Amino acid sequence: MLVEVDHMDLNQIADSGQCFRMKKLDDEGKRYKVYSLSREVEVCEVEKGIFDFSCSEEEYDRVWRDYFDIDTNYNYLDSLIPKDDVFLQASSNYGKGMRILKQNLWEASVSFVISQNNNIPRIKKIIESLCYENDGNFPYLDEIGSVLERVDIGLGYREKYLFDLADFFKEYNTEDLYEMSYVDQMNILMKVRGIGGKVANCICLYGLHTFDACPVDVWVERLVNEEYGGVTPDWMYSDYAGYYQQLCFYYKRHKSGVIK
DNA sequence: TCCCAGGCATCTG
DNA sequence: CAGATGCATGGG
Repeated sequence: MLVEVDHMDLNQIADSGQCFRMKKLDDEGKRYKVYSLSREVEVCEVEKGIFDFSCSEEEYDRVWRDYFDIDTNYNYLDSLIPKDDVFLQASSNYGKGMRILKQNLWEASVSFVISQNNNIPRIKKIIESLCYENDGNFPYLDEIGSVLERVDIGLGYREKYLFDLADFFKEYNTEDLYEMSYVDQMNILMKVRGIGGKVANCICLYGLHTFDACPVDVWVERLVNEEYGGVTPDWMYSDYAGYYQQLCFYYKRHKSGVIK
């Protein structure tokens, strides 16, 4: 299934800390295996801007087109960046293939509860064990409890939060969240023990695709201090704050040499 | 050995 | 209300 996609760099998406289950299949990073809940697909950039999805057209239209947010024009979002915002301009130039994936809400919620006070390589490792211990698939809501009770995958104090998260998903019709405003989504999510402001913002942005949600972690805090003199930049209040945050987060981390 | 990581809950003043 | 502290774990 060949698709022409503008503004999509698989390496950038995979290394941007928004998802933890993209597996690089070659040295160059043109081929990835991408997992979402119990689905998987291989994506290969066969030539610049042309991607081969290892699935039927029907499955592409129903699942992966949405997952990769193909119908959002990221060039347009880039064009809205103020010319005088030097750092965001540089970030957007550096991350010219960034996209915000529309991940499964349950998977994103579990992943970002695990992410708290943790580092990205170890988050990936924990999620990998979680899937490994569940016959290779990301555990569904009704499966996660038995996995956690059977084996210790190094979650530490976060483990109890996952039980609370599962209870929340069982008791609350989380589909309703999609219809709500950003503020209402945050208020509901943050009632769950183990979900604070940062994790709630990640769930909003990566699980609900709420673009005005802007996760602020130590890296974003750092770049506000070092690149904006400690003054919160205007883009954080914009309708696309989450996307701009992703560009800055990616650029700042790569520039500081944390990646490779 | 200490410090840090896509933080949060809880306690203290 | 803001600010400090403990928390599990593993890598540098």
